[in-house]
Amino acid sequence: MIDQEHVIKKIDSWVIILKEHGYRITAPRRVVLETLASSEYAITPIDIYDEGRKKIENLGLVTVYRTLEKMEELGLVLRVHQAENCQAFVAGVEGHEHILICENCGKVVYFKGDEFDQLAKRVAEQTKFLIKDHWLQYFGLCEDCQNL
Amino acid sequence: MIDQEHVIKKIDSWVIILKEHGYRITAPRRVVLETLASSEYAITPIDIYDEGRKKIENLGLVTVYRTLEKMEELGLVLRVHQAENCQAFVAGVEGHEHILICENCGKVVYFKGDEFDQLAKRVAEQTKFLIKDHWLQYFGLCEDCQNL
DNA sequence: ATGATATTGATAATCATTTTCAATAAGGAG
DNA sequence: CTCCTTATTGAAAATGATTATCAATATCAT
Repeated sequence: MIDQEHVIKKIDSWVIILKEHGYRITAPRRVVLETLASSEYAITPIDIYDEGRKKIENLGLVTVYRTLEKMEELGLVLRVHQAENCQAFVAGVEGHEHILICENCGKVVYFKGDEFDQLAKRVAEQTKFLIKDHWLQYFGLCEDCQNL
Repeated sequence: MIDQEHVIKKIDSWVIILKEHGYRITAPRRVVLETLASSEYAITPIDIYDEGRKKIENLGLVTVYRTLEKMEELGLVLRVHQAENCQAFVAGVEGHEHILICENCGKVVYFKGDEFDQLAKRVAEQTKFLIKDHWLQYFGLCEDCQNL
């Protein structure tokens, strides 16, 4: 679990951004935010739904999807791509960072990798592409999962 | 379209590898190989199915999935991940692990990026993860799609 | 040519995601 | 605080992609 103060701060910042974009803050929506903010693992819509139902028993899965959709649009969450599973999300981190994900437990860690600009430049020159975005993900085993 | 000789070479090499692993080369399977080998764009199972039906009218979609599954397993095709779509495939290229994809037309180009080893090392040290794999994709517009 | 068996495609089942829609609730205006 | 517009909700149904089942067929080693 992540430290409580950090979670609250993250939720508050999300609420502000959502309101700024004209979205209303409802109880179900808040539950989705809470679930996402307090997980350091990549979680799927169903995970959020199951977790959220502990707080709001008739929470709709549709609401989870809709909230995720808006959050992704605003860059508040990041979609995590894995070989078999591309519908898991983690809370986004400010600035464009890259992620490292544990293949076993799904734990996600962020890191910076500024040395990409020069690579992008080289690739753009060679291919004549206009490069607009990039994704970098490392896969491995976190400290805990190495010792199983 | 890719030059014909190259396509044939690619198919032949795939056939050899599939046979080496005990898989039989059937007409439907060959159609899947042909479709994949002659596309320089990332294509989905349905794309392959539609294209393949021009050659074998009762080709089953299931066969496409099963063939792709085996090919992915053997590293002959690469799954291309995009924001909305993670089920497109391209023919894999030996040694070139990174791809650049056109957001507009889906054209895929490969490139090398050996400078990753040192980054991986640094990230592994900082996070205590055992890094097993990495995945890098650039997104942009290919030369043709820039001029539309 | 033969036979063991991998592969096939039609069909049905499953699973994730999206749409529809009437009921509800958020939050700005007064 | 109350009202009212309108975004949001959840149930249910629709859709779309992927997987499982199974009898018929085709591959390829012998």
